[in-house]
Amino acid sequence: MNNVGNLALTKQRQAVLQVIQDSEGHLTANEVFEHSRRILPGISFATVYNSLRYLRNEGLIGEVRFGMDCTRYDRKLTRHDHAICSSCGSLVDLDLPIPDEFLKKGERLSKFKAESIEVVLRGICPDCNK
Amino acid sequence: MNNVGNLALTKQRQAVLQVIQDSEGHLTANEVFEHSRRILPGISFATVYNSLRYLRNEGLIGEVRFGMDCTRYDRKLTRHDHAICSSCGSLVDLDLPIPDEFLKKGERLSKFKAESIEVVLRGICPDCNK
DNA sequence: ATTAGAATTGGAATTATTCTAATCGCACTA
DNA sequence: TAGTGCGATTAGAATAATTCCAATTCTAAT
Repeated sequence: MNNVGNLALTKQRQAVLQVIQDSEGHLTANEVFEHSRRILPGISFATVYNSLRYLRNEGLIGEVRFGMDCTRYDRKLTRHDHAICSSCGSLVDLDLPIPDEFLKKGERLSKFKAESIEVVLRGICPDCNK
Repeated sequence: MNNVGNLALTKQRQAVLQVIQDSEGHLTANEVFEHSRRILPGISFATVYNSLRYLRNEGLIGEVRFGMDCTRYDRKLTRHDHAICSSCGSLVDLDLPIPDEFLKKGERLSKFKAESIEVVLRGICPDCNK
């Protein structure tokens, strides 16, 4: 094992970290697995997931996930935003008026033709906050 | 079958729609399945998924999903936003400066203690847009 | 060196979602 | 109105994404 600071960087975790740091863009867990195998052929999928969670918790890599583990369905049809509790996972609606220039700015910076824009606030819900 | 307008509302789809419309909040597919079974005991999980997709495409129900089918990992650690292409699913970074009052407003409306805030722009990416 | 306890690994299991062969039901014909 | 062709719909089976947990490995104290 290779301790840097107080970090437990096993060779599996080093391999996964190297894959992320050498990558451009946004790899899926599957892609990380495929690349990690080239560095460490025996590594398992589960270890890649364990390592990704560890590295994310240590703040060494970023994750795009929005805190949800599955799709949710809703009778509400109008555009609205959401707040997700990092502690209990609850998802609540939030109506933030989006200034039109905000959407315009997003279009300009991304070069996308925008269909919709949504804000996700992550934090601690009133229940979990005592 | 029961056609309303040009909608093919089979009894399965009617059951799923009724479940969503009678619900408060944000049901998972699994919860929709459990509730639908009370109305139509023989309905299968796959049919619930098919119906949810149909009803979403027809604009009869809302979906919270952010267009991603799995978690993605990233070397970038600083706060940033994302644009997701509705056509090809590509995910690109977007740096929108979030005014501090925007976060404050989110906190006030949701009653959450905010940890972070992220904007998701959904639209058509330059490649898919010819 | 030995061992107890903690941390890590990875095969197996679980959960979420999609695929597709079989079935259903409407429109048309005789 | 009975038969038939065909697109739409259903749902069992398969796949994909993620987590669980028993076995193993590592660390530190003796």
